[in-house]
Amino acid sequence: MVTGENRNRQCLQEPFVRSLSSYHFHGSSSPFDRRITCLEWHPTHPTTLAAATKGGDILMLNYTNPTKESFFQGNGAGDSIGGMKFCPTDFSKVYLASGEGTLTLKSFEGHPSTLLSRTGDCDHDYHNVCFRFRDLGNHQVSWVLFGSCRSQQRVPAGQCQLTGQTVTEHLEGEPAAVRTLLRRLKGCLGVFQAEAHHTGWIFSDKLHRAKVTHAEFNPRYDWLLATASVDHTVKLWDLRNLKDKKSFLYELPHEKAVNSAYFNPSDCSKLLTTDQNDQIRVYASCDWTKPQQIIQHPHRQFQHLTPIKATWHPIYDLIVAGRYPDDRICTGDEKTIDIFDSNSGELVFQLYDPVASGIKSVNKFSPRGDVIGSGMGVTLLLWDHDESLLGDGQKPQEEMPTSSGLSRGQRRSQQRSSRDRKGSAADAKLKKKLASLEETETKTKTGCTKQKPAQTKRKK
DNA sequence: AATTCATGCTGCC
DNA sequence: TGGCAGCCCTGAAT
Repeated sequence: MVTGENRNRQCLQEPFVRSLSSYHFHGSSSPFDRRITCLEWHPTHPTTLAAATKGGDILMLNYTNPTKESFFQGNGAGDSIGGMKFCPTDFSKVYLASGEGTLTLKSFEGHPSTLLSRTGDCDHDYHNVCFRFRDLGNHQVSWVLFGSCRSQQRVPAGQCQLTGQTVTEHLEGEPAAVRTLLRRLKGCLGVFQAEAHHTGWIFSDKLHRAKVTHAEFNPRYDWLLATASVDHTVKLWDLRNLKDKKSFLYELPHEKAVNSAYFNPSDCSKLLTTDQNDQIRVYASCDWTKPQQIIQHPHRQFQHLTPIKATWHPIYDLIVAGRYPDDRICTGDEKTIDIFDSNSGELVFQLYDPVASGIKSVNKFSPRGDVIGSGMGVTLLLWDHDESLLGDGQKPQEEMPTSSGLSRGQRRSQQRSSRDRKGSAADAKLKKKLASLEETETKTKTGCTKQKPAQTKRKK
């Protein structure tokens, strides 16, 4: 099982983990008026990333080049972005799944957006939609969207009703693969719809007993689909044999609702799940029936926090997750970004900077694995070590204010007039933050406890 | 310093 | 199975 390639990776992982101690807060940007829900790194450009929010705002940012920044304002309440992916055939575009029940292809270069799918009329206000991409080869891509409709009544609450839809995009030519898939799916999924540029199916059956929070294809075996749900389970499905809600391959029961289930990018044989309380689990394909690792990690659910999802490092067997301190689990914690070794389950490093003191719900390593992008409330953060980003390595934190600052003023006033939110205080605050960063920067390194329960740290 | 707002999950009827 | 009260208890603006 341990291939040469694996061994190599493991040898390199150790120096990488050591290098984490030189990581620190690089900068922040907060042009948003609602919490960040999604963060995606550009597939090839190492300093470009996109972030999306609960209000449908989208930001594409190249933090080394402030002029290369695009911001798009969403529709506000309800336009929550549940999933975002760069278009695999054109990196200047992203796919967006919105709580309004739409799937759109959005261009960052001024081209008009394409509406690919809209969930049917169902007397519900919101759809919490998430989606995942699947590559069918031959220029064919397929998306699976899942959503829970929220009934109208009062704004909060509501029973969740799951809908699912597969959208296959006809990118080019006459797609034999699409027809095959169509034949496969048509028989087992309820309503069939066909439109000009896509084909969609609505599942007639619920796949879970409650909201589906996350769905993901295995990058290697594209028929393998993982779904996570608030019904306390993760389910693995074979898309080729999807008949009804009982036709899952495996059901992975959890103690609490589950926020996410990610396959590991290095060999796609493991599944990383994050529940809504204190467990991060690692499952391995050799035995899906029980977790290989249960890591205790406080990240409980709270209504006004973006759900915390642990994610993989692109190369090494490492996991990143934001900590939401919980005295019932461990006292004296800071709101750190934690990095675990997925094989041993050990906490190998914690990132923390008092300048960015909130809970970092969303954390993702860049494709090269040398930068971490974080979503802390409405603020986008970056963590790295000096050398990787800026030639002089002198005052890297100055880079971010410029990069986001240029258009932020205009943008904010736009937002304010349209929605009357997000006052200028944010700007001042950010400036204050960044000013104070200069003093605190040296403290950063020592501010991170390297050992497990971080007991030594005083609370507040 | 105190208040308001945004709006998810669970258990019970 | 659907509706709703009660609870989880942050972060930013006012």
